Amino acid sequence: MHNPLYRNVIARITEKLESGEWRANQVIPSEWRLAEQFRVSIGTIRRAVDELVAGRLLVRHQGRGTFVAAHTEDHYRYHFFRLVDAAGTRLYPAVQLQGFRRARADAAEAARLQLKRGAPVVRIVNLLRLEGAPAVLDRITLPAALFPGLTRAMFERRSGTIYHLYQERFGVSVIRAVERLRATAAGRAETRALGVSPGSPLLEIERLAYTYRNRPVELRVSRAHTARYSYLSEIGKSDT
Amino acid sequence: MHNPLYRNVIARITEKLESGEWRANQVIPSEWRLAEQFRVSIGTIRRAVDELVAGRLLVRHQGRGTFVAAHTEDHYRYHFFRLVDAAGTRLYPAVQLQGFRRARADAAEAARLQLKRGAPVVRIVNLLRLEGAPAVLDRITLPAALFPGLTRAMFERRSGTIYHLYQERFGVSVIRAVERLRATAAGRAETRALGVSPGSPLLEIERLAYTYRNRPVELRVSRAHTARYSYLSEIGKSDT
DNA sequence: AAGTGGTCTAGACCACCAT
DNA sequence: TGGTGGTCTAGACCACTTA
Repeated sequence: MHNPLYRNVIARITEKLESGEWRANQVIPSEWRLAEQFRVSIGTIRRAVDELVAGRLLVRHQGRGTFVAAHTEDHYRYHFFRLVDAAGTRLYPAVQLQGFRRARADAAEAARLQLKRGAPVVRIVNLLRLEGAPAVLDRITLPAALFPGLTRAMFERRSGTIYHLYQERFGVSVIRAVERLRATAAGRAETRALGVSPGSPLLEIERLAYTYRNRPVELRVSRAHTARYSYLSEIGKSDT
Repeated sequence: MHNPLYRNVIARITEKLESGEWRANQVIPSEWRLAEQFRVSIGTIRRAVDELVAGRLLVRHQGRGTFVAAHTEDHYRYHFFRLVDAAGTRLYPAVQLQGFRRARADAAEAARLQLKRGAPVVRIVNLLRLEGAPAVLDRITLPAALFPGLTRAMFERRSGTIYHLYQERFGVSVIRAVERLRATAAGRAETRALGVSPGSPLLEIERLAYTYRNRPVELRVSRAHTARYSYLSEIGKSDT
């Protein structure tokens, strides 16, 4: 009723993205064509696309067209990784697979991933190096249903980010994440993997990553050694 | 040269905010009047105001007008405080002043606040309670030049947030902040103030708060006990 | 040169708020 | 009832890319 037209357009475009009719890195129809197709004015199309661009679902390139955002793009690489060095420059980690197991969701995983307890999941452990040195230990839990045929080799022979892998091989586009941070003490696993002394303080980052329609697709608990690096959080800027 | 008109409008509106010609909580002229005054179309005014609203400098109220954002507003209370409980609900702290001293900027303070080393500053220590229990120890450094006549009593008899105090008494509007998070071990001060055992892990949040034109106005180092609370960070959402 | 997104305008109508 | 912001339209012109 009081739904503005541009919301409707946003919903219809989102459907095309979700269904895979428009795929990552592809051009979508020009604004002129969209206006014709959706029977609205170009201004309304622009309003809708503006919001989708702000939400990082689409990317505009003047003179070329509007594209479906992909995890191959540079700005996306750093979008979900927030550790910086003392000077504040963003870093990107080298990932090393340490564990890959199929299991059944425990209570915490089930609650966060909106699964039934005991639902099949995949648990992955990654060691992240920054500037060569071990810095972060990641424990990832994925709903197996969303990643059929996922194998250890896919992680080992991966090129690009992990989210790029999700997108390319399984059509799962991570578009949003919520992270909760707290301080913890290093346990046995972290002591060994990160080379820190037992009980030394680590930054714990619990991330829930979402795809379209607020569907959770990944739970990730990272423990980071923050002697030389810190987690950057900006408040009140439109974006990066 | 290639500067779009609406950028110009943004700059001119920002000047009015910065100079104090338009004050917090006041209505600004209607879009119609602004268009007339700035000699541009209403569409261009809307484009400019859209961005300023997105950046939280202005607030629109349909039927009433457009207002200068103030730290009295509810959404602003939580904008700069990101600790949540286990259920994810945002909390607001009770602040208790523990220290107030005038001093000279050390090297780190000077660098971050863009002051000369030895410039006069005010150092404030606050204890923050969440749900009655001590949870965070804040160490704040302010450039004395920006806060003339600041007294201990102003902090003690404060109503509203600290940023509201800056805005009301000194015309300093905090509009943006950059935070760096790491894990540290509790020192003597934290052990006493927060009631934790020495060496236990704490979340350290180093915040630099900015006003217009990217001028830093506050350095704050918080140490938080995150057994029951965590720091919430959202990636890829327009805003709260 | 043709096609795309980016800016700017002018005007109509609606929803909401104060009075 | 009059004024405000919110939505939608139609069209002009500019800037950039590709061929």
